[in-house]
Amino acid sequence: MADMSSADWEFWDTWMRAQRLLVRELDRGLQRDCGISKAEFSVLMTLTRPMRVGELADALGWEKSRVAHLLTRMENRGLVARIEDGATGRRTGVELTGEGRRAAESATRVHGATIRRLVLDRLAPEQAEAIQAWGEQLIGRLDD
Amino acid sequence: MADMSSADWEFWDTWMRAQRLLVRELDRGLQRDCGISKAEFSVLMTLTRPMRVGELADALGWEKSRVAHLLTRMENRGLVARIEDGATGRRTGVELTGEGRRAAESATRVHGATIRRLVLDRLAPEQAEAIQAWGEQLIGRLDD
DNA sequence: CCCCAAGAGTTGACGTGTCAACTCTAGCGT
DNA sequence: ACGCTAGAGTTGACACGTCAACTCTTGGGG
Repeated sequence: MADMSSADWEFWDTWMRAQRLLVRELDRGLQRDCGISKAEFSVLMTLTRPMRVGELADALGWEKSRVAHLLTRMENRGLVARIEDGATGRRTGVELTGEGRRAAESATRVHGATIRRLVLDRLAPEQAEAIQAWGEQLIGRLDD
Repeated sequence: MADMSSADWEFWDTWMRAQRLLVRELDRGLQRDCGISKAEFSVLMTLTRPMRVGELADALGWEKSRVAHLLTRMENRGLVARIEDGATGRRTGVELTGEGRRAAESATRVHGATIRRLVLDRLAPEQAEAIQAWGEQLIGRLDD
């Protein structure tokens, strides 16, 4: 297997740099306009109904502990609530609060507009297609 | 400006998910095989000669404070050393130690091979081109 | 019935990144 | 020479993600 050429390294460096800038910009916008992080946004989008923590983690493709930590922070800020089983008092799931639902709605619009402006409106159809194909290939290969 | 269609959201979700999986895989490999993080790798690659912290931060396109924190951790592990001005004793720069240089060399080979295997060898030429064009466009637009 | 193994969920420790506040020095104007 | 400001660098507080260890419940064997 051949080594990386300097063009290869440059390609890679460009790529990582662009990705970081993009994610940072999106995160900042979401934080500024809606007061939530990108990860919290994903949770708000996915938690459309009460569900168990593991179910949520699976749907997001995240690790349980990451979800647990994030839910704790979101619970403290009133965006989600844990569901308690009346009898045993043990926690069996999690759901959005009213405030969470409100944040989700406003963030969907604001964040969607930002993604469209920064990304989708700038990609030619064949670029978008090439990128989506790459993404699907990566997920298929790495998601085990 | 039109709202995001569900295909748009799916494109975005796929993209973020793939990106996260890829970065995680690369980070884990680097950590496992070379004992350093991806960010530390970038520093080792960039710090080819003694330089000031600000210069390093500019070269990487990172914020000063991020670089300062990372350098502190790397200094504690003996990968880099701060350069002291003999007279005033004040810190005027930073450089790789022998150990840092050694880590850089081995990581270049190992990490390069991983990138090639996970990314470059799987990209069709038109995919690579689309991605590079997107990356350059993003950097041009967001790097201010 | 009891034990214990498997699964769900949580927690703590740690490395990391961001923002804002801080220190220190150099350079400049008067 | 004095003081002030701009820039470089550091630090602290906090949010985040990962790993490993932990608790708690549940569902079988014996």
